[in-house]
Amino acid sequence: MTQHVTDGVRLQLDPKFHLKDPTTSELGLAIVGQGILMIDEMGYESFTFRKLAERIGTTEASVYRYFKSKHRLLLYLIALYWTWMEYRLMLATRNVVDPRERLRLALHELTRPIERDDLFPHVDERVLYRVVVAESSKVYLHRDVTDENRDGLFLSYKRLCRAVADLISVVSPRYAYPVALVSTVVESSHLQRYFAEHLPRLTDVDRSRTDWSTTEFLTDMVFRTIAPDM
Amino acid sequence: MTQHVTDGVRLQLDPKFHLKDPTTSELGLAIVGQGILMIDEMGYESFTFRKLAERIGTTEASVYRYFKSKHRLLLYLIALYWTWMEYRLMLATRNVVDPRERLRLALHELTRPIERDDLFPHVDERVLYRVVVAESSKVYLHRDVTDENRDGLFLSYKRLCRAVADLISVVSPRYAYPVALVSTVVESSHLQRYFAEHLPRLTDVDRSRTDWSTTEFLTDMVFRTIAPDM
DNA sequence: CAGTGGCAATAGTAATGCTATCATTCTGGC
DNA sequence: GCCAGAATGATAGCATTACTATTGCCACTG
Repeated sequence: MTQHVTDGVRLQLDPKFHLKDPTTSELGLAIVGQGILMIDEMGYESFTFRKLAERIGTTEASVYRYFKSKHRLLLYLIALYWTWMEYRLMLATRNVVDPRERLRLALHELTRPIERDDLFPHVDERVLYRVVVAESSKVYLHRDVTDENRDGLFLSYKRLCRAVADLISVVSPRYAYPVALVSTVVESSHLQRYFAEHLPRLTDVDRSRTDWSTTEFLTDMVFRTIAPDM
Repeated sequence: MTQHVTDGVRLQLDPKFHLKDPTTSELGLAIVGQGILMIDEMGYESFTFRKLAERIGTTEASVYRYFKSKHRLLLYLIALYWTWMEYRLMLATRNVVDPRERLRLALHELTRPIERDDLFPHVDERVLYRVVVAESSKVYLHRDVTDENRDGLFLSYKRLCRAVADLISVVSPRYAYPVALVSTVVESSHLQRYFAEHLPRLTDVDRSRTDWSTTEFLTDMVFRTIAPDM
């Protein structure tokens, strides 16, 4: 039987993302861990399985045994992030009963600058976050969205948006666009950070790693938007 | 001297986008016009200059005489859209003095469903809009953003956001994030339409071509967000 | 010790993005 | 109506890409 290589909390993704579960071997962990680093360094387009195999001292064919395509690896990484974020949201809001406060904490978690976290021993979450910011929209702005959606590859993202949208609906039951507002916030939090870094004239937030203005901008936007009619 | 092939209002883009101005020849117009159609049909990744050349009855080498890469062609198309949108915004808000009404009209123009417009005789604006919705983020989520930004290839987008942000600042001078709010609205308007079509559980807006809920959602969001403190 | 799973090694495919060269056709100015 | 130069076509080629197929070794396990 295959065995997990490390201990501790582990996020297991649906087998649809991979051909062979990368958490069950050193090679698999290296593919994921180094894959994140390389996509961050060179960008998704320039990243290839050939380069990855070379870097981790294996062969292209072996990488293809874990992920059937480069695009599936990216899907896996993004789903890993969403699943991790769902977990963080749950932690952040557990034991809080006031609906507004629950929503505030959720938005805080969703839009805050990411720090190192040791949930995945072989992954630096800050790097994963940079990959999500720069590459996540490429997983759905893609000709195969429909098929991949049917296969359930976006479920974690949809669950997450739904969960936060439900918090909004508790606070403001008559607000008509809770899901659209949440997906707008999520995508905007990524985009504003990307703009701050690369196209600063498209934002007012600044680019320091510890910047909270994105969080402030979006939290304020949500609470004002869902407020009952003036 | 080269001459324009058609008459009427014409949006001329900065020569940095192309090697040879595609508006100065039938071939150039075909490259742009059919390029838009093919990117819409098959998606940017599957689109190639080889296929385009075949479709318009020319050769790959001739296409490369107009655009030095497929990526530059996409940049050209997106800039064409932004420039066209700037023009539409100007038309929509001229002769209106009330700042709130100017802002409302601008947001309306920016987020409304696109109809056929005969500004470009060889381009169906609805198709160009679909290309913008599905592909525009690929022009900046790209390893060469920094260089391309330095070359001024995003100027029309930045000018547009700045112009609308200035309208916000007139209405609400103390609001701290006008530019971020505008870029959020612009990107969200594209994304919500894309989600409505492909990932409907990530939005509440519907996908009919004549749907106004995106406009309503975003206009409402902006006016509530910039309202003076309650 | 036989068999299984995991991996490396090698080779190959069709397609991609892009360049180079040279011949042909078209155009405008005299 | 001719000629220079521009625009285009035709063809070839390049390195790289994403991905597949096959084979055989080695370690562990039953």
